[in-house]
Amino acid sequence: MTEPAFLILTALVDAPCHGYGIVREVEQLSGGRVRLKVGTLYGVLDRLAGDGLVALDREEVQQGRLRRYYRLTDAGSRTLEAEAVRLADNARTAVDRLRARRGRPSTAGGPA
Amino acid sequence: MTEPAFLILTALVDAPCHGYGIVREVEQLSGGRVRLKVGTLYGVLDRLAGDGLVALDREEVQQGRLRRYYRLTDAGSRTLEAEAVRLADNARTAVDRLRARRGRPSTAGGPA
DNA sequence: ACCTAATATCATGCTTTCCGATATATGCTG
DNA sequence: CAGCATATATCGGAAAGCATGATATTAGGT
Repeated sequence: MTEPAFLILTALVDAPCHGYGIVREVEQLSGGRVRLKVGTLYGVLDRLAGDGLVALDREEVQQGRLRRYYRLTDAGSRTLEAEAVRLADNARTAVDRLRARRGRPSTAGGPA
Repeated sequence: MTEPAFLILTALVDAPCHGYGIVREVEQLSGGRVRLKVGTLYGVLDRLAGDGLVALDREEVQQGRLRRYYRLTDAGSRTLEAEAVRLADNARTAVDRLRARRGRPSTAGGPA
């Protein structure tokens, strides 16, 4: 799973949310690092819905603007959890190896 | 950064390695989950080399077969570390929210 | 009347990965 | 010797996913 998809699922864990709200939520929980373009958002959202990881929760009309709320499905919740484990595993593996490397950088400078 | 690229960098932390060896290393350190196709491998490797994250270490001819060894550059090492931090952050954020969600699944009292 | 903000949609292109086919040299088998 | 398997590297096309920019709508402000 790619990072935008992962963050969108994460954003929906707390509560159902509409598109624009998800963009803001993702920006927050990524520490301002990831600013989804709306075009990206709806494309990813459609794909996640097609995969059954999110579902349309409800639609509201607020001040004439349509708000379409999505929520995380149970499958989405399970998938997100599995992905989180995988990311954590990958990160830990890399960090462990990097730590062991200290004092032995690449070829030159280390033991020839 | 995508997962194949991340795992390839991780595989090169310990020691320089040639293409086929990287494929085996990635399979090991992903617990058999990720089996890179050689076509994928060399494409990613070229891109990483273009970005200065890996570099050609040396070439050996062993039993008539060319072996091209790549190593992690210092930039590659720093990039990998930053990526690992990012992955760990994302994973932790998701896990935290999922934990808080227990007992409050999606919208109405659970799957309709 | 015009411009901006909030919200959703659509079309196009780029990047990256996947997959299959090809090439080379050695060694094994018949 | 002919043919096949293995290890290794290369290339081309297809598919997936994201980025970007344009468009549409309604309300509110100037």
